[in-house]
Amino acid sequence: MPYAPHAIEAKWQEYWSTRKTFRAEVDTSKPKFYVLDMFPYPSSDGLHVGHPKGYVATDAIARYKRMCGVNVLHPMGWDAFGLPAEQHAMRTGQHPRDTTQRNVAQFKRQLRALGLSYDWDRELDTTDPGYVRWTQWIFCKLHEQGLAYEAEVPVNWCPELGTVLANEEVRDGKSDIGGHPVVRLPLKQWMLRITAYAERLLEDLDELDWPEHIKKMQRDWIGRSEGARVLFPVIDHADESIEVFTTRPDTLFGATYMVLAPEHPLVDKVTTPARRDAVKAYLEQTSRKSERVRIVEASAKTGVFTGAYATNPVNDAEIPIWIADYVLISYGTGAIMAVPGHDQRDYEFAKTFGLPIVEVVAGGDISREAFTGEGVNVNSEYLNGLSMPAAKRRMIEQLEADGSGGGAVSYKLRDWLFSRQRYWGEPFPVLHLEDGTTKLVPESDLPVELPELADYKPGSDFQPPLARVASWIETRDPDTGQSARRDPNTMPQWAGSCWYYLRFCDPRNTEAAWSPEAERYWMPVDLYVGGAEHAVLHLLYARFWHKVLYDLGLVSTKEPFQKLLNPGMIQARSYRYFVADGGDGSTTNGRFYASDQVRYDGETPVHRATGEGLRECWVPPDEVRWKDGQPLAPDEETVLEEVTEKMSKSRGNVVNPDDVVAEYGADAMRLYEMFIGPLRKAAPWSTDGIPGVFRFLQRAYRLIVEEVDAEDRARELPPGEGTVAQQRLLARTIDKVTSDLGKLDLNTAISALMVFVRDIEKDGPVPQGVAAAFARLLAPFAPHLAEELWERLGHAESLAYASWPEADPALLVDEEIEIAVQVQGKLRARIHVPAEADEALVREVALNDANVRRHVGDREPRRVIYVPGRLLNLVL
RNA sequence: GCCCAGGUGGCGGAAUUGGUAGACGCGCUAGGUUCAGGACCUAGUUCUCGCAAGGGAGUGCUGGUUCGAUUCCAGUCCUGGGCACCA
Repeated sequence: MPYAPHAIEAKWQEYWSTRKTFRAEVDTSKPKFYVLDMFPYPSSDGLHVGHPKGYVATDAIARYKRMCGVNVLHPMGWDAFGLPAEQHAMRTGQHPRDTTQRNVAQFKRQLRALGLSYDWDRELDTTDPGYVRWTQWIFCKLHEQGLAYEAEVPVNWCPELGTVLANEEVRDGKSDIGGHPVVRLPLKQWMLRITAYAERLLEDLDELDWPEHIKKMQRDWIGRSEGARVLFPVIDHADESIEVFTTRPDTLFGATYMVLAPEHPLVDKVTTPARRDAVKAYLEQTSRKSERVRIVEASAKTGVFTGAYATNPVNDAEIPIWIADYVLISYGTGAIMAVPGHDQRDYEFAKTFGLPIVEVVAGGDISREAFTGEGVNVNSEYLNGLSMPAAKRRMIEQLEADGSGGGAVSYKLRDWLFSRQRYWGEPFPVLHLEDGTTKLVPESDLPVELPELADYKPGSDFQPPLARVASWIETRDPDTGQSARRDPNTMPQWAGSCWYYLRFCDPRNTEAAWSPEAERYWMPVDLYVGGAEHAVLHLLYARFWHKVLYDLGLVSTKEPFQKLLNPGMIQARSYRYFVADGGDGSTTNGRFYASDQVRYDGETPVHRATGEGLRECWVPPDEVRWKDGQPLAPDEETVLEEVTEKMSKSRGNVVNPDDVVAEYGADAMRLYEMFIGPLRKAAPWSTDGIPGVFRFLQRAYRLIVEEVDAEDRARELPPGEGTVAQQRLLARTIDKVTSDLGKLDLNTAISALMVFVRDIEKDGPVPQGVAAAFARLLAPFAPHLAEELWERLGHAESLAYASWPEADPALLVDEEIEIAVQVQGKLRARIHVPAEADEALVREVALNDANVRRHVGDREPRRVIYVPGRLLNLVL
């Protein structure tokens, strides 16, 4: 009976599960390896083939490391708080817990079907009260350290989602999830003081083995810049100064006006009575503008004069104080000194409002534009003649001497907005007391659990649903008995994922979040694999929490994730055409348009010729009609545009791993995911490639098993190690697979295994020793078949801990080698010489080659380049 | 606009301390096997000229360095991703 993956896979999954083959225990006598996947949010859609790419890769590494005698921690769990379950609850009234549990069961079934070697005894779920307890406990630690505080801050409110969002969750004025509009408004919220760790979050990136572009994204997000802070006294307000941050203290003599952000606290104080109405009008106008509009209108500068003046501390010049929305309250001090000669934004503003522009750095033409490059200072008294770095240093010294400022560092990173107006998240373990103070819930009372709810809809006036549950909100302080209110907000989804990797070290501990012994043994995570979309969200937040825990002596490493790898997305092809948009999903004229007739006006497609609004339509890949190699739209005329992008329901191109497993088995699915291309690179899924890896598995099976009947049986393989050629092929395969595993080049490792299977029987059947080594090499990639072959070869125990084969170095050296012979840099022959041949011999053999002789003729080579063992180039 | 990554056959990809471009797989072609096959086996498959031996071109494009460039350098185009008034 031919290779039948389903029976084999079911058998070994059952075996691993009942024997707990992959259970991990602390064993200080062995080296450890902690290999972790970013745990998934269990959505109701289940897995698609994109998810397992990283999981299959880490599984191969985990299996390989175990066979190398390393103690491997390889856990999986669920990041199970989250918005979709709550939205589902709003629609159906179903408790998010029930939805979540159903989804988890689905995900787990799908993962198990792939034969991933997780230690399922360590499975965790962030919504489990036994987990929430410790998430809240860590929040308490943060609070005790003064790193959690409540503040009235301008927040990103998303009306559609009914909650606020962190800065990192907003892109282009829209929510990261769903793309809903976001508005700015002031609200009292929980904040985490991540800015206190900005410097260390930046510095410690250096020691991490992470992709450079991810480190760069974090560096850019933290956005450190060096400069100076300068105090500008406000005229007629003896006790007030405007503090600004600047990266260009060398241009201070060119500061001709100041600008406050509209939200700046001094706005009200300094505005003169005559200007009050104008200022008020401007503030109203800007507060109505959404962040998005402000970005779109970035080039058009608006502002209003306050009527007040400040003194430039370096030359006592009186300069006007303006208000403008191009200055952001959330960066630096919310106020700037404007140097229109040397800053493009200030230049545009000065031009718009007719403010003076002074050149203080020579080298540009400030009648045309701001000069932001380096040059020598002019019109700057004691800075004249200095270059930029020297002028900066000199200015900072002067400011310090005068007491009007000094060197300073500023960061773009802002404090982390940590509360959400949702139900399905961790409640804050705090009590708001009658007297207006806030205290933490005692550790012994944790976790604070969510109450049951009849209705999950968000409240009005930015109130979370929990605010409506009086029986839960209203409570008493257990210490003083005074009445107290619980906090109606919950933590963002990031909270649970900030420390799950620590809980995995000791997941069933009821006395502590983790034991120091387990943490010291398993941490740090040696290999962390997951999507690049978390570059500045999860990965920054988790590093922050980890550093706080480190400072408290609760963890032993400065950083949580030593090596990071981002698997490229698995994409899908989809096919697009356009129809006239009649709104409400209808078309107005029934015509089809191909992509070359369409241009984009912002995000809306319009017809090139008529400017008519169009709508995108998609044909699922398996419904496309092909004619003469061209994909056609349903009108059988319009040529479809092929687009490669991530899988999505709306495109109808999502592939479910269940279907692949059902048809070809888990091993073929795993193999294909790895064989499709380099792990780090995105690649389009194509069902056509799977039969190729399936055939490879069939051949591997037949190598060792005779397909005689329903049972089949192992071939009677000759004993021993086989011919020299077979031994060499095996040695080369071991060498290649081993080194590729080390580099995570799993696609080329599989290729080496394919070559082995193709060639090993060329001069006789596989000998037993060679077959046994092959089964072990196959194990990280196709573990079910590998176990089956191992068993058929007569082994009673699983090969999960069998020793990894080693290549005999002597067999890796060939007796005869091929040398490329070039004449004038062009390849003219390939010659074979003994491996130990010297240059003279190679040259002699080369010159005897007929084709080489033809090209050399009777000329004497002017120069001969010999690369030992590889190439000989004759230059005439 | 700025920053980062990447452009190699019909397709996914392999090969970079500069040294035989196209491993492996898909697809395709031919042959074998089979009652038959969308199964299996063998051979071939970058393009192009040639009966062949062999020649020419070729790693987005244009130049440069070199005996030799997919690899290094300069410029340029395209694709994907990130950031976007951060003073």
